[in-house]
Amino acid sequence: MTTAVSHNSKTQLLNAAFQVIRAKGYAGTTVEDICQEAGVTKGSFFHHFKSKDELALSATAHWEAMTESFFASAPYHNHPDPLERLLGYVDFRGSILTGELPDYTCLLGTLVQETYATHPDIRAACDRGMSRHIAQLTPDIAAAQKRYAPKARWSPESVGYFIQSALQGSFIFAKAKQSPEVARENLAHLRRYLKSLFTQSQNNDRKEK
Amino acid sequence: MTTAVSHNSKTQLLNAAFQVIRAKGYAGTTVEDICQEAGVTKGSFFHHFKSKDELALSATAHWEAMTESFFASAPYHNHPDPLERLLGYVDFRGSILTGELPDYTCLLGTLVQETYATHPDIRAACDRGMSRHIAQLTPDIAAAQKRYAPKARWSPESVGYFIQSALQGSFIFAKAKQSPEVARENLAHLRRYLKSLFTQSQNNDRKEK
DNA sequence: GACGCCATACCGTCTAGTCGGTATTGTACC
DNA sequence: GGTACAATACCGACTAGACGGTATGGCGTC
Repeated sequence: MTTAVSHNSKTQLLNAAFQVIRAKGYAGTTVEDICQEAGVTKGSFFHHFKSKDELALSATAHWEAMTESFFASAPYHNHPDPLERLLGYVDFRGSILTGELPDYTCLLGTLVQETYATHPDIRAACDRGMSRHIAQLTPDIAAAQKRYAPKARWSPESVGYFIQSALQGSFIFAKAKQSPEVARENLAHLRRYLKSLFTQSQNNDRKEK
Repeated sequence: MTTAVSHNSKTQLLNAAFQVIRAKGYAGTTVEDICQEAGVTKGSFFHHFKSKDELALSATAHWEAMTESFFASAPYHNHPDPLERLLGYVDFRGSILTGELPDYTCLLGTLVQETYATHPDIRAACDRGMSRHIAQLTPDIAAAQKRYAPKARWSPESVGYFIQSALQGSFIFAKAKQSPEVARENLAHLRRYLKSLFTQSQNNDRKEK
């Protein structure tokens, strides 16, 4: 009796793709790299996916589903206050910076970086996945804005993009320095910024520039 | 009489590498891609560089030199006030978001993303280059801190890393969305954060979290 | 016995790097 | 200022290997 976990070599391949692509990039990853990591052969690979590019698309879809439920079940949603939920999200992002680099960096950010000009469909899939994650965040930002900074000029979406940009950039520096330390310090700055956005509202509705 | 510009095919190759690698990534770029962009042949390429990896190292060094002098001669240095110089830097970064994506994105960020685990020397070169750029920025941040937020807890270096992380992340979203618009909005958030860091100092020296 | 799943052997193409050779530029001497 | 010589720059065909993808066959389950 093969277990429900191991019998699905398609899932094994997708999970292997997560790890290897995040470590070596998309073009730098060979189909056999993924097969080896997954413990299957190329026959199995091309049985489940008709090309390497199709695997990438499946991987982004799988990633989207995984992360959506992962963050949906995170503890910070329990806070009654939307600002606390938002800050809880930031803290949660800090708390998961453990293990090796390929364990906590973002597949979509890695993928889009090197495929945006050559693989339009992969680029679009990454865009969709990242935007969806931000859309999960936006309601809390909007609620916090309504409650604490109703006159502010910035849009909740733009704050979501800023948070994600800081995270993606943090991953780049984590890779450069082989350590999540910079990422942690960046999250502290991010936290401070968010707090300032929602406290001194007179700082936010003055005309910019 | 060949001009001083065109006779140097090594420089042509380096500039071509900037463009092609930023568009297609390092592993996705072939030596012939670069040769074609530079208008030279592979014979010439391997006359100047003994391998593709060596080209990458030369390119990072050339990039570092180019950007250093580019930013050193930017107008914002003329402000007498360090905070104005810092905000001038942020605005300047916004003003150069023109042309196509490979024209304004960062070679080092692109490179390190896909080589950090497989090419230790390239990773180290990117780390050095990015840290050097931050080091150019740090004196102004430190001076502004001394003048406007002497009791603040954060380090000038960490602010420099935060700025660069926001920029690098902005490039990822610019690629995903094929537009620098998100980057521009992120710079507005960044500007607002920096202003808040240097104004209400009582917000900054309270103990965090 | 048909079908889903997977393994192995194999193929064609693409690519980094090589190599023998040619052009161009610089230099020293007359 | 012309000539001999040397060094550097450049060219393009070729090679060995890697890689994405295919063809075929086995094996368990219904």
